[in-house]
Amino acid sequence: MRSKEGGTTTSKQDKRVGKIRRSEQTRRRILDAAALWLNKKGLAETSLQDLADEVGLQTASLYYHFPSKDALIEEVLHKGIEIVYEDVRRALDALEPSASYRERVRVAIAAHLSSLLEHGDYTSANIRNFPLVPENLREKNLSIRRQYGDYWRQLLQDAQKAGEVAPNVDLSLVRLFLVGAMNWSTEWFNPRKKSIDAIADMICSMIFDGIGPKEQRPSDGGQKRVTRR
Amino acid sequence: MRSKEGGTTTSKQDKRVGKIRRSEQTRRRILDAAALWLNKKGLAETSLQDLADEVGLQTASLYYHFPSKDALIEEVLHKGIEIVYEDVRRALDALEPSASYRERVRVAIAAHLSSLLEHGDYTSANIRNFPLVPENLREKNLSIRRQYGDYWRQLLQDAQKAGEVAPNVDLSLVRLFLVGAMNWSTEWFNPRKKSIDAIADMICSMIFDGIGPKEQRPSDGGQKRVTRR
DNA sequence: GTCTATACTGAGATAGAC
DNA sequence: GTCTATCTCAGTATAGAC
Repeated sequence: MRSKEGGTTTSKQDKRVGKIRRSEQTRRRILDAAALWLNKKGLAETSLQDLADEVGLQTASLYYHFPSKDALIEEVLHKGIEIVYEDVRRALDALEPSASYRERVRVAIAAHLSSLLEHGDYTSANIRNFPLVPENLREKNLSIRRQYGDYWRQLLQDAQKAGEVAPNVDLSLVRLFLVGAMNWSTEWFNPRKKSIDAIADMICSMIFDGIGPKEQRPSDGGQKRVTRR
Repeated sequence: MRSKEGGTTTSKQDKRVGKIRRSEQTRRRILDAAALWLNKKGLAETSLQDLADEVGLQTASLYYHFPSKDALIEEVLHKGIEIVYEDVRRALDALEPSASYRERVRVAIAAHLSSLLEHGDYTSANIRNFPLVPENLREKNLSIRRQYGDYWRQLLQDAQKAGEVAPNVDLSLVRLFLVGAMNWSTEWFNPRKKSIDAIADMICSMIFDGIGPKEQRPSDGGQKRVTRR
């Protein structure tokens, strides 16, 4: 589910909880529209006019809720990472403490993919636009991005310490490779072909076991199986 | 509107080979500038003014060489895929016919990464901009992209047929995953940290052998490979 | 809070001189 | 081939009425 009204906006002195401030709702609808357009068309092709149309306002009205287009975009981008981060963390927190690291990684992959591909447009808006977004819009995002990266780094380190990842493996590369591959999935994902869970399963197997033949290879094609999970 | 100036520019009746047509050269410099800017700033932040400045012309002069901005961009994008495709194909063609498929994949990975990260801006301009580029600019690129995708598909299929990839592996996912991860490398690659060859080696190991603990894995049975573990 | 009206800017593009 | 000059339009943003 989404991050609900809470997150960073509940503050203040809710003077009318019953009717819920319409202002907040409109603000939210503008953000949603922006996430939608950023995801579908990209920053270059997203004008305030587009957003206003989507929400049913005039462009000038947007300025009541946001001081500038940049501020609006920045907020969408921030929510994007915030949401994946939270989704992944929550998924891992929900696991049994006894869960293997392999299982943890699998769940993390599934959660990241799900956040990116199924749960609204914020995350994918961020992932897709960030690489080419102007400097000034990127800055505020860097800190939380680093945190999320660290979270994965830690997960993989723990897995290696626990002996579930070979000791000589370069975790840094694994992380960049894995996260990169997942982030690129917005370009090819098709829910009618394969479910996210199925994809996460397969990616996890690929990463841990590799795609090479699972057999001993006495240089002549012997056939002793090395069973491993 | 467009009508390509000829496959790769040699067409027509070279009236002066000695001095080499300056027009062609200028045209090329404009394309180079566009690739550079697309790669660094993205389509949204690349104006004809920027390109003209880069080349040392007035914006109006660009229209002598290209009928429109779109046409110019389309050509850069096209060259982008054309170049990777050719780089990868050439690298594989240069291999001994006896080369293992694992080696072929390794070489293909290295070639793709090299084309993307080292060899000029065209390829990375394409990869980075394509996802969010407007529909009309994308169309002309789809066909060659599909061809390139098929090339990888074929490579992996052959590898599987030859028994170097486990029979139950979903090649489609492997391809999307692998190519996606490589394409995302523009976001993190740092030549001072790791060479492309080293990265290609590690990715290849990761993909074929996995990162899980190796109980007793003979890995490459008789391959001529640099020991790297 | 949202509207209408409008200022201001920068972009792509064309015409015609040289 | 490249220039100067100019057109047109879309985009962000502001002012002030309601």
